[in-house]
Amino acid sequence: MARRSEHSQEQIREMVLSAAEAIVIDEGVEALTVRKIALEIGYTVGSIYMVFANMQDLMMHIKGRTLDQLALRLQEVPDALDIDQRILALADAYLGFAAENYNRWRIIFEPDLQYSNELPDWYQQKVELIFAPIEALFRQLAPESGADQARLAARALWCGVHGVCVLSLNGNLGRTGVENAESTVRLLVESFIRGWRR
Amino acid sequence: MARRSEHSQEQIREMVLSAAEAIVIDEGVEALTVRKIALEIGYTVGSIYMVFANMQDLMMHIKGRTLDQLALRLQEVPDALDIDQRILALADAYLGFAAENYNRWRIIFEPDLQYSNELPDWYQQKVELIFAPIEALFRQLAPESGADQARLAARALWCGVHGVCVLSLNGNLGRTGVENAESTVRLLVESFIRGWRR
DNA sequence: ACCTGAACACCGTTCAAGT
DNA sequence: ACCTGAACACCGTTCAAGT
Repeated sequence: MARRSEHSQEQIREMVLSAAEAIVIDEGVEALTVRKIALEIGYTVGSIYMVFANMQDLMMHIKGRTLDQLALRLQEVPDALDIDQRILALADAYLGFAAENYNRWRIIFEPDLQYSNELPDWYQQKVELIFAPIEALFRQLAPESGADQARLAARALWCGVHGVCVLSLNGNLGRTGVENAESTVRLLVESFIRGWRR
Repeated sequence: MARRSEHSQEQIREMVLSAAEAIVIDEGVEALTVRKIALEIGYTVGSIYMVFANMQDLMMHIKGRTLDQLALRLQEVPDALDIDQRILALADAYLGFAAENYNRWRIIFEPDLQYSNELPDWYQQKVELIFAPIEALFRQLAPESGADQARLAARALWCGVHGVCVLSLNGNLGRTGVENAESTVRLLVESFIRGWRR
């Protein structure tokens, strides 16, 4: 192979990352192997270890990109509605992203064996960005409750929405389909908000 | 090896299953291999394929057993309380089981590639048994709403509780710890019920 | 009929060797 | 310095051969 010096390390890193992403999207994590990535980008297996420490490290960066896209999607939710409707719209957007990007979305929540004790800082920050918009809305929803209560409520509801997505989409408790998931999300969000603000 | 005919097929099946279970509990699914099971029970790898079709099949039965134990745990929740309290107690029991049996609980919800289209009947039934008690309570909670509405509400809330468990326990969004998970579950359940019954 | 264990087609990771 | 590719220590699964 006469690939030597055709690309910078930075370029190779990007090639590896996007090739890996494509495989995950099309075939699922289970289909992702170093050898397949190497074949795809025209380098050999060894070269992948020049730009990523190992497969776990690579996975972490794939997840990071997915979080970025998810954050963007949540930011697209229009401003104009009242607060209740915005929370519901955010939940719908979350479900929509999960459904449309199922193969990359689901790996975000697989327990990470390598970094289980402490996730990298840059990754933690991306996670915060997902929770931020919903927390902000809860603060607006009941300013007199205080930021702590708002944070707790946002967290509880968002975990709940996530649960609906997981169980609706992975088909492990009898497949329900997305339409059904939407109405489940709606019921959870509306009831929770009504009950929370008393 | 002079193991020939020392055990019935049924016995070997049971030996494989419980050896596999022990490995999953102690070391996690990632550590489960045919070779390790074989070593543990004193047979060779080939013999595992006499009693299970493959690893996925074996996994399915490990999951089935976990669902059985979870169902038992939920049945232990005392009767005497009022309905709100019983729903909360069920949610707490669910969280408690998940926390105490994390390694076997988490694999229940991993997408199953082999059976993704249609889960085996015996497995579906076990899943129904998990949802049954909570649905029954929701029917009692608002008999005038009808069985469909109760089913939907039970499903929405239970998915939500599940979401709190997943995100609290797998540490993928900044580890929170179980005490915190308990108060999150409480907030979700109480707010939802209050909001649902108006 | 029951069970073995070598063989097959894979993995992720490393590192001496080539340019 | 960059990159190769063979080697290592693993996988799950199969199946001819032994008892």
